[in-house]
Amino acid sequence: MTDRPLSTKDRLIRVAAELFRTRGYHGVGLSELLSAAKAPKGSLYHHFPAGKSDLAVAAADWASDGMLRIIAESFEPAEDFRAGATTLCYKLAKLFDLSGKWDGCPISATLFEGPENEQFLRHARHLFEGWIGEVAHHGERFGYSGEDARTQSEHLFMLFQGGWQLARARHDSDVIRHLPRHLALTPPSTVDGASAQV
Amino acid sequence: MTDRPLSTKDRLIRVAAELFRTRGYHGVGLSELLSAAKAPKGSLYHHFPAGKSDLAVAAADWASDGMLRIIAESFEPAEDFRAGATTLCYKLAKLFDLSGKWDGCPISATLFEGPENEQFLRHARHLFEGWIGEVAHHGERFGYSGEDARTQSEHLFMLFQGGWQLARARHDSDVIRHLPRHLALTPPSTVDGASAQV
DNA sequence: TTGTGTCTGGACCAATCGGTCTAATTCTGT
DNA sequence: ACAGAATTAGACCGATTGGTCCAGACACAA
Repeated sequence: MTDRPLSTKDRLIRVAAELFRTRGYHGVGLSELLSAAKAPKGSLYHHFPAGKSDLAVAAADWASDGMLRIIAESFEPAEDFRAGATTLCYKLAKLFDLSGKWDGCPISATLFEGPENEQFLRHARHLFEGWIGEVAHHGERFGYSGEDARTQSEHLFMLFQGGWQLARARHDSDVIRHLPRHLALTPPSTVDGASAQV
Repeated sequence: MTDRPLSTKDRLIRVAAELFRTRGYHGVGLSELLSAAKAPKGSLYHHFPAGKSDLAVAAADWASDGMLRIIAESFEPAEDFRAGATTLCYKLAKLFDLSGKWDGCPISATLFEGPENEQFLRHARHLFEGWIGEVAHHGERFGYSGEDARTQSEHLFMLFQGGWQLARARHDSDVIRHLPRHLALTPPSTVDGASAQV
């Protein structure tokens, strides 16, 4: 919320994250990016020696960190896994609305079309696994076995990615909000249960 | 399979579909596209007066038709909805493997970043709803109520879109193959049942 | 054969692309 | 105040972008 004194580097990252998210890596030119960030070309190549691709990775990392934060904020105070997932979906739906019901997944849009993309793809995978791992961690915290937690987490991930695209095509975030309906309701089938600690 | 005598227009559409699918609308230049299709620039603008964007729409339509065909081929001979969905996922996983475990959804990649994209987005939505409608149709055929069929179909759509992205990041089509595990197993809860006709 | 419309081939265009480079400026610590 | 580093400013570059345009190669009908 306090946005005033933001370093040029941070401004570049934020602007890049937003632009790439809406129009994709190749869809954004440096000139547009720089003018949106009110930064000259020299700054870009000072902070990101490899230029556009460096910046894209940084932007994706920043976006990914934001997502991890939202996941944590959703699951930590939750009563059970389903409640956490529901909160998460609501938060993300709201975010989608705020962005103008227009954006795609920042990771896919930014990294799935990198120059000759093997590195980009690897990095995208790394970030995705981070999200899945974070959700799975909370799944275990709520009593799911490691394997079950991972299954649930991957399911939620795919639902969300798919829902995001459908929401984008429809200009309607309700799909995202209703995602938890599709989650299997099986409660943790553990024998020992010590999970309620907030 | 019989690819020899293919009109310039069709060659353009097929090549465009493939290139856009792997690198996105903005990631493919006309020069590359034309040389891959062995067509001169004049032909492009003869068959697609609006140029790149016209071609993109045609390519997306062609890809969408292919998907509709695969959906039909998967569900028509199936014994029930789940079997159809399973077949569909296997077919698509195989297709993904054949493409080099690299491609994204042809619709998203081609139409989600159109020039100033409202029209493109609307068209993408139209095609997506076509897929969902086709699957839902088979759901009803297998005894689900209209509403349930639609829910199931949307669920499958989102799973597939999300799974596709995960598979792409992982270079591994198993995610797609295992998608049906996440489908709710509730059998059609209809009272009247006349559905076994192949 | 000639005429007519469809299609192809590619030269050409302004605009933009991502990237390099250097001079000026601003920010440090002393 | 000063030196030295960090950062900014933007002119400049060759390559490529999507698009226009027209001459010629075709097809097929009369």
